[in-house]
Amino acid sequence: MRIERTRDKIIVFEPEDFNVVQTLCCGQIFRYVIDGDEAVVYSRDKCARLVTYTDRIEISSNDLDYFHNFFDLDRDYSSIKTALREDEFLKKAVDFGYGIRIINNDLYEILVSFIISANNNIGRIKRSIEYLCSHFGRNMGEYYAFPTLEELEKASIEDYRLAGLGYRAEQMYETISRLSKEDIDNLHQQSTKEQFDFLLTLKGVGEKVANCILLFGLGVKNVFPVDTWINKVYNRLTNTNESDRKKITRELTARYGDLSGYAQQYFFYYFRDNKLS
DNA sequence: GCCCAGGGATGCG
DNA sequence: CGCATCCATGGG
Repeated sequence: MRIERTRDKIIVFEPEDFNVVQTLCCGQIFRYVIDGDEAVVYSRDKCARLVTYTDRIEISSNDLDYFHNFFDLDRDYSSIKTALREDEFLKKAVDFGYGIRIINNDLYEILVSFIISANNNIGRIKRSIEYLCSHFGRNMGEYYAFPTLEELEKASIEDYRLAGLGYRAEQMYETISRLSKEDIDNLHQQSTKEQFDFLLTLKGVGEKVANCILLFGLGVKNVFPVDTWINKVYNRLTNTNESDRKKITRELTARYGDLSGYAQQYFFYYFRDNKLS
């Protein structure tokens, strides 16, 4: 993989460690549109357009620096994949999702998005987030920005219900009204344990959602979010019928260590996409 | 009508 | 601590 930067584009040549569809469809982001070889991705008030050719991927955006970091382009995924392919459970999943990269998304946007994600499905999550953007976010012309904390503070419980949040509406309202800009900024400076403990104090955030926020919003990789799919994967691989997600989380985090977050994404994409149960 | 979705809050022992 | 139960909503 070789990266070139022009005035208005990032060009990724020989992208054996980057596949746009895989990266967008592995459940780590909910604001994107894929149309054949073209894709548009949104984060905060920014967007990027990605076009996949046979030998390269071209990324254009009004903020190339942001999306360079967003797509984790400075990290070497080939060594990560080599290490994870040694694991008998993971080999097929890594080969299947060879082009997955873990996105470095906006912490606050990830927090709101994953509160919505609890006991929900991806189609509904995307629709709810889209509703919040179009009703409370800034109009950017071609699209709507993700609403800022200040903008979301204007939303009522009823607004969240109209967005389709269901019983998460009250949780979201409480968390948004309690959260300050400083809380978000401070999180970046804290240790993983401090971050985790703070996140658990927020309504609508439990262990799984907190781990997703650490992984996708704070770049912490030694966490292993366990959802229903990972629960199924675990039972299939170990030939058990375990439902204690705390126990599954402990075991998988111990097994994959600092590569836990990557392993989790390969698992999730492979098993969910193949609808293996 | 039942089951499921990137689970969490609450109460009870 | 572990455990059971309830929770809105839409699609299969």
